[in-house]
Amino acid sequence: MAQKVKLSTIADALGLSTATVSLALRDSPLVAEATRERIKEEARTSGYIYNRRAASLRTSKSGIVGVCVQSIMNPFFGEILRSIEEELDRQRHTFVLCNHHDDLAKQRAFVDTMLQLGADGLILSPAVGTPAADIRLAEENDLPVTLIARTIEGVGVPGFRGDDRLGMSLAVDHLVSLGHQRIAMIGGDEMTSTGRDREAGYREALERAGLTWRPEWRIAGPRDRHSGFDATLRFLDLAERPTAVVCFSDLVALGFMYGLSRAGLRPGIDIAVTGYDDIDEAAISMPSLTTVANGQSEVGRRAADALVARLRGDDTVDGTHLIKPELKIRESSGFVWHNSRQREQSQGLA
Amino acid sequence: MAQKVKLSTIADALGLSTATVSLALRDSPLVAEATRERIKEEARTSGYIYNRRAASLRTSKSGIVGVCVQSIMNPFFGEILRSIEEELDRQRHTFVLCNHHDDLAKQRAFVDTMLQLGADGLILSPAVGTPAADIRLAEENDLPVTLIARTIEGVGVPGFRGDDRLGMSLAVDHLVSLGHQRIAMIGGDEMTSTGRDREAGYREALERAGLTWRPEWRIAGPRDRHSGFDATLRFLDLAERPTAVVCFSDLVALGFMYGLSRAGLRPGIDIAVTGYDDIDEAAISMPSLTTVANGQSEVGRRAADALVARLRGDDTVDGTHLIKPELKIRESSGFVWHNSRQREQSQGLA
DNA sequence: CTGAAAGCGCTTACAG
DNA sequence: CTGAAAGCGCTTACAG
Repeated sequence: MAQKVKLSTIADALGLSTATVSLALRDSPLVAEATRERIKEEARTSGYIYNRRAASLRTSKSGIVGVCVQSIMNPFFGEILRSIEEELDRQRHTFVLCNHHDDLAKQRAFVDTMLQLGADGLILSPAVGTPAADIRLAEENDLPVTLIARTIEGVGVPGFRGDDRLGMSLAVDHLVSLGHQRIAMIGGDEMTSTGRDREAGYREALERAGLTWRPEWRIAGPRDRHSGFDATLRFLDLAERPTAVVCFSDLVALGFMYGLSRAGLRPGIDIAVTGYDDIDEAAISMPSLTTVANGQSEVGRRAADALVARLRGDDTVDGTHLIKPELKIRESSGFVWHNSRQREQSQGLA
Repeated sequence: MAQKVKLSTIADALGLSTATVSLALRDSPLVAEATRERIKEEARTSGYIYNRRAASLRTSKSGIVGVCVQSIMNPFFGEILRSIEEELDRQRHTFVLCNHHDDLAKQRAFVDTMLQLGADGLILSPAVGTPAADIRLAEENDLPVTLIARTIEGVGVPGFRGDDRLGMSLAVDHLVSLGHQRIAMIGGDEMTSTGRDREAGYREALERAGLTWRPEWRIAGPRDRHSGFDATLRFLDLAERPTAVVCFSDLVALGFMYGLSRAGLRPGIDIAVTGYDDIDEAAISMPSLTTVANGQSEVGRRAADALVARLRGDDTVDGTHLIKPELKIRESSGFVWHNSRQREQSQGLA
């Protein structure tokens, strides 16, 4: 590549102006069909590369949408991201990903970068402790924000997440209906809306069932597979050991089930376990995981839609939208073992 | 935010020129200490946002590094990405992530976007079927490329990956040493260097051990947990069923072990299984997974280092670098069960 | 249907 | 130590 090819290179080669070339490359009907073809052909053969920075400087649109979540390695976010990506791809937006790992400084650095690059919008699952002011700063600098999975009080931006309180109560109700009276909850904490709402659902469902809630049965913290595994020891040390456990997420539940198995206990038989999210793995794990489908793909799709609508100037979508959760009953809660022992045994030989 | 604050806004407010303001904000020693402080203070209070597009248009440096891998949801890549991110953060580069899902068109769209944004460099784990010409196109347009995990023949760019051939042979040798004679391989295919090299290691190790290699024992394809699970049926249908299986990756192995358990077979006891990558989960799964540590964090770190070195004009790092793999012996290969039955039984009660 | 000209917000020689 | 001026590569009224 001897010399950089730019609009004027093409214009000069064809004896046209840069204005015409610019219009032609963007398929403007103002340019005659034949001219347009000549221009496109020349662009192709000369190896022209569109300079988005220059265009963006001029138009103050960048075609970039930033997406920032706690961890892209978490399949829960992975599934949301996949549907956001599908949606944005269709709209010809470039989507720039980032993990914040619940580090506020990291999240701020990313938001700042998006502002500096003139991103068109931001989809954010806010880090623990994100103040409303951070969101407002972005909004005030023409960076419209849409929240996912976690929401923040006092900001008027669209937000999409599962109905965590309802979802967790579905899991507890299910365990209660199977006869469990001592039900623990493992994982999550009060630092995020997700943690708060799921714990609220847990406590409310227990109260509704007339069961007592005991602080020592609330093992807060774990958020991934490994910490779910590590929580097993604390669980096994409990004086009056619960017979069932609702976990903050599928990852926590899967880790916890590994821990139980390692301790010689059979999840789904000795201890009933439920997860949350219904990630792909839940259907094939051993035992398969009873969980709450959290509508990841709907969250992603609708968040992307809402953002795209705002980019078009349509500000009608607003406030927090709760996606309806759905209980998925599988083996880990014991339902299958208790209620269809024959079926399960024949499956074992499949 | 009534009006956008730019350099000239600050310059006007303080009665200075934009040149001075520009230099001051970038800590140039050319600007007097006191002036610099006044300028920074004004920038802070006025809510100035640096316009990277404008700067980048002028300097043709963007501070952006693109990173594109098959799937960010795969923990193998997740671990590589984490170490790349650490390294690039330190160098004050913005890192833009992308999945290509082995879709060549998607990868090309991303590379194109990076070219258009004037990215400084690209770290790529190339999609299946990526021609050398694609890499060359980027390089010729001043976008230096570093390859990770998978490499491509005939391009002179730095590449970092595990020694897949050696690693897989370590796994096979281990199974052979435990007395296995019928060893299958599940997952991966000849479309990537990883798949080819791991299969070569598998076949070579079998041959070295004087064992026959049978095409029907090579179940190619699976690359993730779910397809590993699905491969179980094909495996169980094999006429002379192998007693051991080396899997293309930990995810495949973990899915396959789920499948075995569901079919009533005990991985590590009835069938020996090994994985590849030594992802975090391998140490806590049930059974824990014998696998080959593939040096993800070293791959990520060295790839980022190599790219940063090239950005500084240092072109000494070149060619493919193989990271030395290491066998991690755990329960799934049966070693533990066979050799320390007592220890394992006491663990069961821990 | 096509062109000349201004301007997006920076940085960089160059001058003083 | 600070300023005036040019220019990065586009797009957008405006004119013809």
